Amino acid sequence: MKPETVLSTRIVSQRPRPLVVEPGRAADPCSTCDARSESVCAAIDEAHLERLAAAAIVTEVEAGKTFISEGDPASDFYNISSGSAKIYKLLPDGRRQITGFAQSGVFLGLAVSDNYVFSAEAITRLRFCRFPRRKLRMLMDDFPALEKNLLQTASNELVAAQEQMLLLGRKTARERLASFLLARSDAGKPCGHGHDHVDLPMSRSDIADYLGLTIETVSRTFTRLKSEGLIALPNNTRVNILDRDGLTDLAGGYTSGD
Amino acid sequence: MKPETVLSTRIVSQRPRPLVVEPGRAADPCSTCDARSESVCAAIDEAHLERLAAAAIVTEVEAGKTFISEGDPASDFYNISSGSAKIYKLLPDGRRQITGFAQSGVFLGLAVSDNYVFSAEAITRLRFCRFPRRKLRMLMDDFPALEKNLLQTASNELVAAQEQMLLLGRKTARERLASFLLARSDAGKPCGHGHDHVDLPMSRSDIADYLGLTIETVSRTFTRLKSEGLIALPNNTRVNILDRDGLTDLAGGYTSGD
DNA sequence: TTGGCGACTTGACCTAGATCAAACGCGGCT
DNA sequence: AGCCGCGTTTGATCTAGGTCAAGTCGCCAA
Repeated sequence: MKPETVLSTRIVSQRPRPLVVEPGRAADPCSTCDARSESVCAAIDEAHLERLAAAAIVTEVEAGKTFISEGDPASDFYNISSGSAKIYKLLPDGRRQITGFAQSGVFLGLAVSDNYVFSAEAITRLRFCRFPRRKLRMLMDDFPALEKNLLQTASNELVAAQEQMLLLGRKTARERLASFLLARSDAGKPCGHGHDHVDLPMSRSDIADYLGLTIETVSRTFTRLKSEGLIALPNNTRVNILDRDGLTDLAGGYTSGD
Repeated sequence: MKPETVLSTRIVSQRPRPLVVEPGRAADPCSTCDARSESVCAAIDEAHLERLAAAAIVTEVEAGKTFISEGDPASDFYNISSGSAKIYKLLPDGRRQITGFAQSGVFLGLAVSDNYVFSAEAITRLRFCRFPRRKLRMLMDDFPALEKNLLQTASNELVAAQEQMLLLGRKTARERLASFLLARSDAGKPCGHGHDHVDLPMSRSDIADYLGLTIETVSRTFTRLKSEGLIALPNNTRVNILDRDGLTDLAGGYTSGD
C-alpha cells in the first residue's frame, strides 16, 4: 500500500529505470493533465483545479503491474491519465474474464462495497490519479457537477456492460471479434488516429478473455476475417479495417457510438 | 405513448378487467409506496414527498406487456413498485440476451442517449412510477441526496454487470445455474421469504436468455442439480435449495450480497 | 550469426452445449 | 370427464469452439 511498492518488480528487475511518482500537490498536475477534458475532472473548472490537484496522487506504473487486486480494501478511486489497463475478475481455478479495457479518461473503483470486486493491471506503462475515497466524497459535496459527471459516466458504463452481455451471451466468435474491432475503432477516435486503423495494445490472450473465447479461436478468427478481406493485419498490435460495412453487418446490430 | 396504450392487448383481450392507472397527483402514491424504502425514492424525506408524487406517473401493466422498446425515445425514467420485469437486448435475427430482472425498488432508464438501448417487458402484472426525464433532472437539482442515491445504485448495477460478464464469458452451464439460484435467493431475501426457497416468476426461456444458454440446457441442468440432491423442484416457479454450500462451491466464487 | 524465448498461428481431435424431435404434464375450457 | 395448447422435459444427434500439440515468427542477447 506504500507508494514505493507500486512499481512493477517483474519488469523493473530487467531494466531498472526511475519513474516519476509525484505525491500530493506537485506542480498542479491537473492543470496540464491531457486527460482532463475527457474525464470526470472536466466537471471542475480552472479556478478550482488546485482543490482537485490537492486530492490527487499522481502515480505511474510499468506495463504488467497489477495495481488493483480483487478483495483488497477499496481505499482509492482512480482516474487514468495515460496508457491503458485491463479490468478483470477471476474464478477460483484461474479462469479469467476481462470486463473492460480502461484508457485515458476512464475512472475506476466506484465500487460501493468496502473491497474491490475486480482487479486491474497495466497493459502499457500507465499513469493515473488516485483519490482517497474520503477526499473524493468531499469533492463531490463541494462540486455537484462532479457527482453529475460520475453518474453520467456510470450510466455510460452500464450501457456498455449490457452490450457486452449481449456479446458474451449470444454472439458467435466472428461476431464478437467484429464487434470488438468496431468498438475499438470508435474508442480510438478521440485519440486522433483515423477511423480505419485500430490499435490493440493488449495481447491475444487479453482479447480472448475479454470476448469469452480462447486465444486459438481469436487467432483463427482474425485469420479468417483477413482472408475474407474484411481486415488487414500489418502486425500484431494493429488491425486495419478494410470493409467497415461488412464488419458492421457481421457484428449484428453494433451501433457506433456517434 | 398515451397512457391508455400501456395496457396489454394480448392478455386483456382474454379477460378484460379494469386497471388502476392514476395519472399525476392522485392521493399521493409515494407516501404509501411499498417500494420506497428500498428504492432511490428513499432519498427524499417525508416532508417533500408531495414533490416526488407530483412528478411520478403511477402506471400498471399486465404480464407480457413490453413497456420499453429499444430505440424508442428515452422520455421517462422508471421505478418499479411491484411485480417483476425483464430487461433485454435483441440481435437483428432475434437472438435475445436478458441483461437483468427488475423487481420492486429497481430503477430503469438511466440511459444517457436520447433513445433506450434496451427493451423491458413485464413478467408479472407490474406497477411502476414513471418520471419524465426533465422532471427527474429538476428533482435531482433540488435533492442532491437523490442524485447520490442514483450514483450508488448505478455503481451497484455495474458491479452486478461485471459479475454477469464473468458468468457469461467463463462459467459452465451448471455453474451459471448455481450462481443464478444463489443470486435469486439473495434478491428474494428482503421480500420476506426465507433464504432457502427461491421464487422464479420467469419462464425457462427467460432463464436461458439470461444465462446465455438454451431452454433445453437449462432444463437438463435443473434436472441434474436435482438428481444430485443440491436442489428440489416442487413446481416450475419454485426451487428449494437443499445444499447451499454445494451450490456455492459450484457457482465458483459467487459471494453472497451480505 | 545463432540461439532461445515468448507470443502467435495452425492443425488434429474432442466435448459441452446447441439443435432437432418427440413425449409429458398441467391448467383451462367445453 | 376429456380435449387442447403451451411450457417443459427428455432423447438423439450435430457442431462451434475448446483442448492438445506442433510449428512459425520476431526480437533480443551474447
